[in-house]
Amino acid sequence: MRSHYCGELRIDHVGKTVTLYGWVDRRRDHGGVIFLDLRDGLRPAYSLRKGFAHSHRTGLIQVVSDPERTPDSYKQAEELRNEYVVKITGPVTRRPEDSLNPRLPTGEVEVYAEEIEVLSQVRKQLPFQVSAAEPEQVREELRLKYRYLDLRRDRMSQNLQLRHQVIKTIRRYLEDIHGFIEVETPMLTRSTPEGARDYLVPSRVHPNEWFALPQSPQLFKQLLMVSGFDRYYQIARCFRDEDLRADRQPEFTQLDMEMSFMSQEEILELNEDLICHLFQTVKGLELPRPFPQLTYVEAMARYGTDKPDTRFGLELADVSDLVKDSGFKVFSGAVAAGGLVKVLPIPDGNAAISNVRIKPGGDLFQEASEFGAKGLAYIRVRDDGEIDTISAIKDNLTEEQRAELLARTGAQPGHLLLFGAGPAEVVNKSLDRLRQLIGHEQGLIDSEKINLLWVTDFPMFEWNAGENRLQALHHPFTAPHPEDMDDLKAARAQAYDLVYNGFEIVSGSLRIYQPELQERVFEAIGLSREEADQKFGFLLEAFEYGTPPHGGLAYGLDRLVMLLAGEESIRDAIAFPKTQQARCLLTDAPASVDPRQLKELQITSTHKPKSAV
RNA sequence: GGGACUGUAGUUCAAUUGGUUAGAGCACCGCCCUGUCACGGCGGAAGUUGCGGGUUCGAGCCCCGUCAGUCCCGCCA
Repeated sequence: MRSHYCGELRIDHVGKTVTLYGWVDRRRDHGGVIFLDLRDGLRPAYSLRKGFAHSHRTGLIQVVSDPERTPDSYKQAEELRNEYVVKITGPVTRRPEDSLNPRLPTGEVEVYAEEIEVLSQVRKQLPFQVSAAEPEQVREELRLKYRYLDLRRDRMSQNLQLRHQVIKTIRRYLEDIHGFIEVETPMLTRSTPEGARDYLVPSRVHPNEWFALPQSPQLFKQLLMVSGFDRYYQIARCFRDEDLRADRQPEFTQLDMEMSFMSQEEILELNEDLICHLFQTVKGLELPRPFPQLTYVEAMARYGTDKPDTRFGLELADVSDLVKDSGFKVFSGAVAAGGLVKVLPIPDGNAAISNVRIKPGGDLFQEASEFGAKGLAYIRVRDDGEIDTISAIKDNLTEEQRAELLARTGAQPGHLLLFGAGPAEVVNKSLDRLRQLIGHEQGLIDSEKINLLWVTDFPMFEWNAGENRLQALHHPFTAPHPEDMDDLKAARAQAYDLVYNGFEIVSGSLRIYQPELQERVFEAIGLSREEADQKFGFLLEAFEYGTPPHGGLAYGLDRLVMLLAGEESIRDAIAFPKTQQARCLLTDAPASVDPRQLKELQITSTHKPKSAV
C-alpha cells in the first residue's frame, strides 16, 4: 500500500488532492518509512524526499511544525510521531525553492493534509534499529525472532523483491515463450529410500502409516512425461531433513523442470537462454555465451571439485606420474596405493603464506587435515629462481624431476607449490579447500564477476563405503552415457550441473525410459527386483505404458536469489528461514503438541522435548 | 555425531594482567529548540554480564556443565 501511493506522488500531482496511506517514521529509530510534515497544525504538510519518491517501496514524510502558523503544531507533531499507520488526505503543492536543503536531496512536492487519521499504533521501543540509513549489523538471532521488522529493512525488502522478479521472469519465459505448463505435485507423498532423510507426517486415518514431504517432485514429474505433458515446470517447495549450512535450508524452493524428446544439448541450450534472459531482466547484464562446459573428470582434475569457482585461477596440477618412483615415500606410497599427488601452485610473491601456516598446527594445515590430509609438502621458488623446500623433496627428487615439476605447474619466481598426496578424495578435497581459502585471502576474486559453467558427464555411481555398495550419484533413474553401456558400474551419466561462482545452482539429467536398462541400473546398485518393485513399482509400471525419452533439471531457487542479491547466506533470500538448528525463532517451531493430538494419531511420545525441560 | 567462534543496557559495542560504583553511540523518558530531513541542546532512566555450578580474598574475564546463534566436518540420491 505504501509503495503504491507514495511512488505515484510526483510533480504532476500538484494541485490535486491525494490520499496517502503509510507508516509514520519514529524520526530516530526508523520503525517505519514516512515522515509527517506537520508544519501547519490544522493543515499539516507532507514532503516527499526525492530519493524515495521514485523508490518502489517507500515514501518519506517527516514530522515538523510551524509555530508561527500554529503554536500547538509542534506538540501535535510530537504526539503524532508516536503513532504509526496513518491515512492522509490533502492537496499537493510544490515546495518553495528556497526551502530545499542544498546538502541533501529533498522533495520538491508537499502534501498539505486536510485530514490525518491514525489507523494503528506502534510500540515505542523496537527490538533493534530498523533504519535503512544506518544499517547496524544486528544479531541474526534477533533478526529471525523479529523477522517482520527485519524484512522492513531496505536490504531484505530488496532481496524479496528480487526473488519475486526472478520467479515472475521464469514463469513468463517458460510459459509464454516455450510453452511449459506448471503442474503442482503432492506435498503429502510416499517416503522414497535413498537420498536425504524424509520429513514424515503421520496419517490419522491410517495409524502407523506415514506420508513424507517431498525431497523433490522427481518421480511425479517423470510420471507427467508418461502422461504427455512434455514441457513441465513447477516452483516447488522441497524438504530434506539434513543438517543446515549457510547455503542449505531444510525447507527450500526448486525451479523444477522436465521435458520430453529433448537432447541434453537442447536442454542445456534452453536453460542457458533462460539464465541469460533472467540476468538481462533482473540485473540488466548480458552474459557471455555459450557457457563453458567442463566434464566432471576435467573439473576434478583441474580444481579438485565438481563445482569449481572459476573466477580465479590457481589450477591444480597432477604430478603423480612424475613422483611415483621417487624415494619420498609419502609421494610414491600414495601413488602405489592408488592415490594421487597433486600440486596447488600459488603466486605468493610477498610470502603471505608462511611455513608456520603450512606445518602442523598452522591454519592451512588444519584445513587440509580436516579432509584427511596428513601433511602439506611444499616447494618455494625464490625470486632468484632457487628452490626452497623440505629435505624429503630435496633429497629424493632429481634435478630433472624438480625442473619438470616447476614446468608442469607453471611455477615462476615467487610461487609456492603446495602438495597433496594420498587417496584421490583426500587430495582433491583438501586442495580444493586451500585453493578457495587462498583465492579469497589473496583477493583474487572480483566480486563483480559472474561465472557460470556447466559440469557434465558425472559418473553414474559412487562407492558407499559405509554400506559397502555402489550408489547412484544423482539418482537411480539417471541415464548412462550411450558410449558406456558395456560397463555400467564405471559408466558416465548423462547428468549435468550448472555452477555459479562455485555454487551448484542447477542439477539435472536425462532419465532412463527403457525398463530393461532400468533393471540393469538397479542391479548395479544391488537393488533386487523385489526391492525395486516395492520402492518404485508404480513408476516402473508406468514406464511400461509408453515412456518418451525425457530429462530435466532443478534449480536451487533460494541459492540463485542469494547469489543474484550478493548475499552470503541463503537465509537472506528466504522470508522466514530456519536457524542452523532447524528451528523457527519467530514461531518457536518445532514445538510439543497437545497430547490429545498425539492420541488421535496413535503416537506415543517417549521423549520429552528439549524445549519443555 | 564432531570441531571452531560468539553471547555484557532495548540495540551495536567497550571494559588493561582476575581488582574500586561494568562504560559509550544510537534507541527510550523529561525539558528546551523548530524548515527539519541520520536535526540540535541540557538532563534522566535503563544491567541477574545467556543460564547453572566451581576455583579465588575477589570472576564479565579462569575452569566445568548447559542453552542459544553463526561458520565448518560428517550428512545433503
